[in-house]
Amino acid sequence: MSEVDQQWGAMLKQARLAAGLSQKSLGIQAGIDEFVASTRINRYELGVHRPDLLTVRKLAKVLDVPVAFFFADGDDDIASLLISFHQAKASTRREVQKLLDKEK
Amino acid sequence: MSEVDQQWGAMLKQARLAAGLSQKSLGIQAGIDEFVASTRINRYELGVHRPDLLTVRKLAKVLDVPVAFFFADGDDDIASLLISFHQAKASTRREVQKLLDKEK
DNA sequence: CAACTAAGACTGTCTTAGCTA
DNA sequence: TAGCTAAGACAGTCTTAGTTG
Repeated sequence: MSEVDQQWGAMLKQARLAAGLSQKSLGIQAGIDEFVASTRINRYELGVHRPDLLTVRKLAKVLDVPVAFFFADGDDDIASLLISFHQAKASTRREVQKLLDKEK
Repeated sequence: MSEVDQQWGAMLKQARLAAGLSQKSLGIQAGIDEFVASTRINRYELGVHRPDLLTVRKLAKVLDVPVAFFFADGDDDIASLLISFHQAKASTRREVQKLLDKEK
């Protein structure tokens, strides 16, 4: 139960609450057996256990966030960047990419 | 050794080669014992084993990429977005954030 | 030197069976 | 209902000791 794991769990919790889901229903929608869904999501959010990447991908899909969002690693700018970019129109994405390419 | 793990390893390898490091030297610089550094980085890159998040953070620091980069999950746009944003000046970052906020 | 591998030791997660607000 | 927890079963990683290109 390291500090990094707790940070990861906080990101999961943040996305879950934003989606208005319970720990149990999130787990079930991610394909976890209904009898263990609550326990597993709970352990993830508190940083006690760590899900494999396939589970992370399923959680991201249910919560409609990019997988990378969970790994912003304490950087709020990167977290919001990933959410905004994920929700942005294709035209806006291209503008963002152009802006960042110009610097190089 | 799932597909997602292989994808993760490919991102690590990409960043390592971009930095011009060997598997061994990357591991050592990330604080891994010199006698096991090569083995562990090798297992990570091929998707056989998965490092804990503290190790991931150290690897990201050595390779000068955001942790989230490793978790682009097959999305090239997100991968390059994270690298470019990481290297961008503060003023450019603010422009990007403004662009993405406008849409909301 | 650089990349890679098997296998036992070791460390983690998952399921079961609960409790608490 | 929702959030949470302990502990044995189970599945993973790490170290050792190498081989291969």
